Amino acid sequence: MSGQGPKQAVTRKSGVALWRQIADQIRQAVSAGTLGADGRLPPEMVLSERFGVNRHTLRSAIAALVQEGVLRAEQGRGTFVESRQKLSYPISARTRFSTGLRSQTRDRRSILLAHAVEQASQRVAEGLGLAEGAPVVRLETLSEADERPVSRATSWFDAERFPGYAEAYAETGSITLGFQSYGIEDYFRKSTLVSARHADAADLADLKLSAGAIVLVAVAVNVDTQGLPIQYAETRFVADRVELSVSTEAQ
Amino acid sequence: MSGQGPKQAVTRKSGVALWRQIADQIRQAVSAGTLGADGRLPPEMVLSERFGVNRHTLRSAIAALVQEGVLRAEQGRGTFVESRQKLSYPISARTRFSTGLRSQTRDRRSILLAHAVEQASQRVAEGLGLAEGAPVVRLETLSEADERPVSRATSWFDAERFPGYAEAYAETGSITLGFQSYGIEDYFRKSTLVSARHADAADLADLKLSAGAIVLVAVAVNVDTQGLPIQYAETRFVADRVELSVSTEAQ
DNA sequence: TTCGATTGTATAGAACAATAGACAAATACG
DNA sequence: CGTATTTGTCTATTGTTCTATACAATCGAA
Repeated sequence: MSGQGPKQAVTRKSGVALWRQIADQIRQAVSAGTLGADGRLPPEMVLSERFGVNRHTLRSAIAALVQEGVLRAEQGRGTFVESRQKLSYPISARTRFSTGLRSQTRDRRSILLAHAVEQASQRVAEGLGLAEGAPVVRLETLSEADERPVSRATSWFDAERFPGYAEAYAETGSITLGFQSYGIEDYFRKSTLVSARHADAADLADLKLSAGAIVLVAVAVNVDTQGLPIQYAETRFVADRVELSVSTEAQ
Repeated sequence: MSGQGPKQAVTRKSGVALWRQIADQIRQAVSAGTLGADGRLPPEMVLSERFGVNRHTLRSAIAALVQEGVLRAEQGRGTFVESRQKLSYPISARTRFSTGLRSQTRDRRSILLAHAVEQASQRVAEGLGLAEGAPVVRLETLSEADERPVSRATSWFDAERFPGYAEAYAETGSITLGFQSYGIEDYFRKSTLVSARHADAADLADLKLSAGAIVLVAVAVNVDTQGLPIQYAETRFVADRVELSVSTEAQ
């Protein structure tokens, strides 16, 4: 609501500092194009009056967004929009990370942060259709687009069926290609549970976010052509940079 | 991660008060069942040590959750889990609000907050396949489950095809039944865009949330059996109480 | 009843957030 | 060049959050 004059609402003594509430609102408005549509933000004095706070408080908000890479401030000139676009990540039966984003971004890559073989927790076992405590391969991966972290995923695979999957992934740099080295040419997304929460400390560090940031959490099960679960994954997307697109047309 | 001993992470001088960060973590852990699985929370002293904060800070977090109705504190006895469940809202081609939640909650209802006829914005026109500025009916609705607000939706309908849809909805109290009075016996969810953001001032009031709360935003297009768009809707779900379940099995 | 465990209340000081006013530094433009 | 506009830095003051310590009130069980 409102692109120009009306005062924006901020709540005092709510446990969230004013500068953070304002930063969240500006980030959202910039992303939606209702602020800085011409690439330039109104002067600090104008914005501070619009939010009904002191100029210094507003400057704290801008400083946070500059830190995040959303804005860029230039002394004597003004404050400018550095990056606006939201990536749209499709969720369908043929969901694959790389293909979905290929057209929207220039540079994109996945990084394997860590991997281990462990015993399946109840949750993971249920997702993969294994017994609780069965050996599973766990992968911790980070995905970036245009040099900026976009998502952080934890995936589990049946260690009996995919021993050394981590190596296959490290070599190929792709989940899809990793499966191919086990003879799986095709697979499907069976289900996805989507929720949202504040990023926890680990997410903040890996995704280079500041506290209070939001992550979209997608818990997914991929199955092979027989319908057998082959991957259970929990992906945390940076909510400010990503939206999930669910297509439910006849398939 | 961790149900017992390990220290939980809180970030200082992040713009989000410690008590609020802790409240968010406890709410999440309770919802996931990793805390208070037996219906009872560990004593304040134990929790305050686990989070590395003063007992009073932890008490502020608990007070907020008591206020929200998540916890219940009894002097001399302890602190208990009042409500745990997260509602799972299915998204598929046959998504309907009421049917999806019927099995999970006792009492559920939708309230028509406001309605108006207006000119379609570019976004709405595109969603409904109309010309920008064409007349559309806008509905503002609130959905509750077990006496607690769950979602807040804004829907648009073609005013030429569905004149007075607001009245039809008010009488029947249901989107599906409202369509039936226009001879539409069946319809489908075509697409859904899911994102997340902090609740804005209006959401906070309608959904009875406290500042800093998160909403899951689903932007959806429903189509009739011919594939013509009949409803464009933006729904804000309370992220703490809802998760979206996307099924992508062969349909 | 007595005791231990637990939540509730009070008070004071330290750390942080927000306001206020003044001025410096860089830029754009006549 | 000189001026207006804009962001950057500094200092001081006030209010909110967090810490620290102490003690009261309630409950359950020995």
